[in-house]
Amino acid sequence: MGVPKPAGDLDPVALESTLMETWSEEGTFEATIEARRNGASPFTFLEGPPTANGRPGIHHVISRLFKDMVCRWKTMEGHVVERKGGWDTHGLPVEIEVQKKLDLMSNEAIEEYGMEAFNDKCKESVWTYEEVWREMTERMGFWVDMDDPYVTLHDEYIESAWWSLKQMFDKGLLFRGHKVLPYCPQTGTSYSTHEVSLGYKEVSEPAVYIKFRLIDDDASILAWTTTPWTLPGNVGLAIGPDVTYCRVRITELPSGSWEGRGGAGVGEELILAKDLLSDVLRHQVEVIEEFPGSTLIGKAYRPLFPGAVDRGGSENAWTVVEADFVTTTDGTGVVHTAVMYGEEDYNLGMQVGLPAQHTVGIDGNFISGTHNMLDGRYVKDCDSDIIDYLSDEGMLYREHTYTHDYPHCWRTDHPLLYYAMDSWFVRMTSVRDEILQHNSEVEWAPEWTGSKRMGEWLSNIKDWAISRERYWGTPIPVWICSNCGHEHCIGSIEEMTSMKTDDSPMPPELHRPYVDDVRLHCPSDDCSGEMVREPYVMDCWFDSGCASFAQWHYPFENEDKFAGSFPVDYICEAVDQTRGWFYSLLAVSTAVFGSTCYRRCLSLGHILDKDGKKMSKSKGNVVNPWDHFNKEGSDSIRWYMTTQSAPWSPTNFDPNGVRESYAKMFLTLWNVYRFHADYAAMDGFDADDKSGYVAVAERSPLDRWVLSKASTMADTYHEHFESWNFHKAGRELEEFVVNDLSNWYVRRSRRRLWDEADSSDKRACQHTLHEALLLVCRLMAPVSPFMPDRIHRDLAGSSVHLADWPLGSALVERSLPPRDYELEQQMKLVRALAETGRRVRAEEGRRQRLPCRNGWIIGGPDLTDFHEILAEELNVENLMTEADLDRFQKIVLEPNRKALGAKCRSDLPAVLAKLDTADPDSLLLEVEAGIAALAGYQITMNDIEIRRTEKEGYSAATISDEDFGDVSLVLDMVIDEELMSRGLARDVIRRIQSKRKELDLAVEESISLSVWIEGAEMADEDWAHVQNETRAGSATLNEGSAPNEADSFEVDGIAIVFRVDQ
RNA sequence: GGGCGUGUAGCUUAGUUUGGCUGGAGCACCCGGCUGAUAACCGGGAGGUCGCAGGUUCAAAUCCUGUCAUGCCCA
Repeated sequence: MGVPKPAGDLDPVALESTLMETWSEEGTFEATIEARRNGASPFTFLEGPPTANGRPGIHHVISRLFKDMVCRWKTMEGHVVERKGGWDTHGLPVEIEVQKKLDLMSNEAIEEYGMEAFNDKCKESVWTYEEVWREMTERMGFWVDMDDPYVTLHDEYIESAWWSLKQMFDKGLLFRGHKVLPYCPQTGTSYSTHEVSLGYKEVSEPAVYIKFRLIDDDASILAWTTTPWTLPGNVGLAIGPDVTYCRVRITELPSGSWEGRGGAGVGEELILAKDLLSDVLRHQVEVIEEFPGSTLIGKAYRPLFPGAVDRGGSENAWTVVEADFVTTTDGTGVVHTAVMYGEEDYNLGMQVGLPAQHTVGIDGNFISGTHNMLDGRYVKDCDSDIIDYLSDEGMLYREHTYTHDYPHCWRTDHPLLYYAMDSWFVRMTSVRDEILQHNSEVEWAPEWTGSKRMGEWLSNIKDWAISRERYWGTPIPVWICSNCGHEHCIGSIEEMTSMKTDDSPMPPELHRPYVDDVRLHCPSDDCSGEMVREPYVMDCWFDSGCASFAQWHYPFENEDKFAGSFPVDYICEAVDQTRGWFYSLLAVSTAVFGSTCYRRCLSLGHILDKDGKKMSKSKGNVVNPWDHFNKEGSDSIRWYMTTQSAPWSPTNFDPNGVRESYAKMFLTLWNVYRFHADYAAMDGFDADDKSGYVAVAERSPLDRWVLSKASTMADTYHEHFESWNFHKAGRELEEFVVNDLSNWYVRRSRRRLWDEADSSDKRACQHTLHEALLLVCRLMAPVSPFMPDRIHRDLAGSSVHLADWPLGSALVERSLPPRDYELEQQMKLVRALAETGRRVRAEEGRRQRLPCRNGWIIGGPDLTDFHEILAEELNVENLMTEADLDRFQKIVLEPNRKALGAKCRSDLPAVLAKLDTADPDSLLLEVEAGIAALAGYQITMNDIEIRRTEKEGYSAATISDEDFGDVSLVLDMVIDEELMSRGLARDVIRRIQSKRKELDLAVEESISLSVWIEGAEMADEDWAHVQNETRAGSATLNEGSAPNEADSFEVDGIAIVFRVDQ
């Protein structure tokens, strides 16, 4: 590489856009992959596919950042890291968007519009923001192959998904059942929890206490419900086996007025939970009996609506059964159970064998045969009639109005019905132990996401309902024979084609409605029936759960690619994916391959807004990443996100934080680079020029220090990367760049480069800067890929992303400068002393520019190497080491007023006066000898306090450090004319330099200077120094009278006037 | 309602695993210094109910219990 070019001002946006062009022109991303081919050690990554039907916000940047960071890092470690992009394109959210746009508010409306046209719109909608996503991805510097992504709507992807479902089918893991879902009969749609949460409303509805009459017993069991329309479907009563129940007898009618319908007569017996007696009953009663719920189990009662549900083979229908979910927080402690209209009801029904029959049709109306008063009517219209009926039949105890939040359809505003829908399930419960085992083998970051969040979920795993009664999605490849009921699962396009009936059309793509038209020949022996596809699509989580193999269209092609990347080494998404993609991947691969499909998983915290609220379109608090791309740039955003908090902690996004990252980290780094590049350009410095090389051992202690420090930092940085603590790594590096490299090394080295003549010291400094900058760039590159690349290219002639990780790996060499612990310790002390000096001066009111004649360091390690630096930092003319602190200190004896006051009473002032004038040293000797007396009073150690203080003319401070103990710095505070003159010269220089800068003069340009000083003399050599430092070609001092239009200032009562002319 | 996180100065946060110095930084603010050094740098200052309430302990930001707020997931 040749001589660097001058760096110029930093324009982060221009820097990054130019570099993006370079990357695209030279194919840097591909080159970083190809360059590692011969290492033959892949590190595999799987992209969690985003949905491109929404605009990306700043909160989408973070997961793409951590994906990119790890991939770039592993590339630098020598691995081949291919990154295939992906798009998630199916699912309800897509349909909802389209439905909104086309105003299709029900399934009926969609079918009227035409399923084919509707799905075309969905397919189109999926790509609405693809361009924006691609631009964001590219702009933020996420290297991923988006030209050849996997797409869940492609036939190849669907075919792989079909294949995997068939594996499950063949293993007997697929079965048909019911799932209770919030359902809107008006739109014919069941809702996800997400949609349900859109429509909660507070409503007041009738709630009823029902008397269930026991058979073989005169008593009735009381149960409570807020949904009278479910009562015809009642087939059981659930009680808590450990709850205490009472049998009560009504002794008196209620004294007050009775609200609403229902009632009970004197002598009637009721059973309900003891805790709820007073809440429920309005009559005077006597408690006849108390017993645990377990004694009720198995008792039979009379159905409320005889004939509404057919008993079938159920033995437990219309009996009391036990359930663990029964509480006594509300109701009667007895839960009315209608199997098809509540999830708990359904699960209980399946468990104890209650008949699973609908009394309500898919249209929301009662099924014919339920009751002649109800048949064919919309259930919510029947509440009052049902209550009337129960009241007339004497089965209603009482009714009341109940106010609660109930989910409503966000489109039609109708109340949703919890309704058991036909559904296909994957029997995850049967692979529970296996999936738990696979989960425990994954390296989770943070650990608790795997062990707790995911582990907890998996140990309560439920069967996975994978079918949806929707239109836009991967069609379920299950066909059922309309003749014999045989079920067949199709695992490939070829299989479908071979079984297809001749008159079914070949579907142009694997979507509805085309595949719905495909009929298959029934493969059962002796059956010539036609098979019809189950009209469902798959849960889109199943789609993305197939990504590990479906991205390669495995097993139909790319067997090698699949084999080389299964399980993948790394995935990364936000924490909400725990039960989403993290689970679906694990579920599918466990069921299909009996294996996990990822080895490491980084689960990220969310980006919230400034106030810790989540970002959402409706709140209007979504931050547009371009606001910052176009201002501070991607590097700053990425650095901010990385260093702000642990990857898994939620982060409140603070735009000011991005600015801070820019101002601190990137501006500082740029200026260090600029300082180096500008001088290197001026001097024609070429790092590769062997003749000018200075070995590290030959360089100054300052050089060796900064390199050692860089090395130490790099090791820590890497350790933090390894343990996923990227935030700690970044902070460590930032501390080095800002504090060590810029604020100390560069500041202390500035003068070394000012000298125009070539010298080995100057070259040593330039090599040191060159090496330190390259190291910093290589470490930073995975986090913020732009500026480090720009600097690396300028200094080394190649992209930083092709460079090796400086820490080395199994594949690349370690290349760090030598470490010198002792040197680091010494410099730590030097810097502490420099700071101490400034503090001492501040306390004494002695300005920094006024030099001190002498300074002494007492204690600590030998700092001879750094005396020059320290003398300059402290502005001390002679810096010496001294063994004896006593030389600068004296003792002062302070009175203990409490003790002396008690002893001397009214003579105290006299004693104090004597103490004040006494010589402390001799008095102390007398006190120690027990012979001290002042004004006639004996003085003991108890009467005085010994304090040490600096002698006249000295100021000092002591610093303590566990590495080098106590070290003191003493400054000579004497002022004389010579020092005044030097200090004055410095003040004058400073003002003139500032003026030069103000006039925008080039550094090497000379000036003509006139200075007038009143109230002090400036020594000739100091005046010469002023002229030299300010590059004054011609200069006058105190010649003539000062002009009015000149600059002036005052210091220590001395008035100075000066003129600078070009 | 349940599970898992988070809560420390006006803002962003370290420290919590394993209890122990006066709870440490950065931004912003105030005072001073320094600068051919940048949106900088250095010294000092002000700013803290460590969400709240109990408990354990010689000692609690840290451990335990409860509670509030907030986020994710489930119901």
